[in-house]
Amino acid sequence: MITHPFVRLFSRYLHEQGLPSTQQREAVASVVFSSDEHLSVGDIERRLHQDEHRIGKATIYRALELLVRSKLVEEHDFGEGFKRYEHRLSREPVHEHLICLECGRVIEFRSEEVKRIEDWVLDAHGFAPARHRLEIYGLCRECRDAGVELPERGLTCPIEAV
Amino acid sequence: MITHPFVRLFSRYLHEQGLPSTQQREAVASVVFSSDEHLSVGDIERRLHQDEHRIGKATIYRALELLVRSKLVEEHDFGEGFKRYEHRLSREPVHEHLICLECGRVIEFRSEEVKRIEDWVLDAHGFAPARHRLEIYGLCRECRDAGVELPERGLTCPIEAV
DNA sequence: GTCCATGCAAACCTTTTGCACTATA
DNA sequence: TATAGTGCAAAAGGTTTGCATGGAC
Repeated sequence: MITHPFVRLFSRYLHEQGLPSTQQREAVASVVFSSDEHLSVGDIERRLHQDEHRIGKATIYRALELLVRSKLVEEHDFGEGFKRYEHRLSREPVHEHLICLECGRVIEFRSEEVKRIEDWVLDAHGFAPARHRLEIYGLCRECRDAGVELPERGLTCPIEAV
Repeated sequence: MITHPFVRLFSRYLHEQGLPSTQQREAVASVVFSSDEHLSVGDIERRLHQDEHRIGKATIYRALELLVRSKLVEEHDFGEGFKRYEHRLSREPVHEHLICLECGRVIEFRSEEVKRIEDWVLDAHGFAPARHRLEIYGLCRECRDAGVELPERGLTCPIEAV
């Protein structure tokens, strides 16, 4: 396995914090930096084992905690019951997610509107935004083209009319 | 305990689906409809027991699943490791959340910008939005006034400058 | 009377923690 | 060599499931 060049950024962060940069931490970082997907811990573990790294799950979790703290990696929860991780290098640092309810595909997009909302929120509520999460769930073009439709099982009488 | 009037909406939904409306289901619904907070399953269980309802956790989970399916209740995950539930009656049907990282307070707000983003997403990506989640995490006015500041522990060299 | 729901406990899954051992600096 | 990390297994915490019993219609 080839160590990803960005791993040295992480090593630098660790040294700044007075923490040792270990083989395991670098291996986890390399896997995350080498993918543009949103990886689960299971995904990461699988890739490490493929590359002949014998590494404990606990160590992966501990390395991810440091990666997130360094701000080189972002943690996501798309409501699947587990977390996903994506690195923040060579891509838009701030972006939002479209998540297809049919195929699970994740599409990233950027929007200045959110910045505008954050400004408004500070103004109107005195609330100082630190970070946000905008996820839109729906059907991607491919699934729509394939004729997929979303089931609708709510109360037949719309709430608004009550 | 007084059963909340909106519970009959839920009963109606259950009958529409050919499902029985039981005491337990109505009790869970009543608790959720009687609060404007974002309740955890623990919160709900506690309130039921206060009101002399002996009801199993599994039943609460199963009732909540039906409430969510009926669209009378919305499920949220604010990244605490468990879900929260809020009803959708007598409040803005679509609203976003501000979550204070210090005190956990949740503030609701409405924004038309999100609708605009959804329109754009369909246009630009062919992605048909079904629902969304916009959460802004930061510091509420009260915590800011109390002098709270958020710790910043990322890499000192900004990524953008690498 | 037929289904379906309930309650309890066990199972499940992801994530966290304790501890003896090992590697880093 | 001192300090901190690793691996394993056990624990934790929220949520789901199996099954015998009980309630709704």
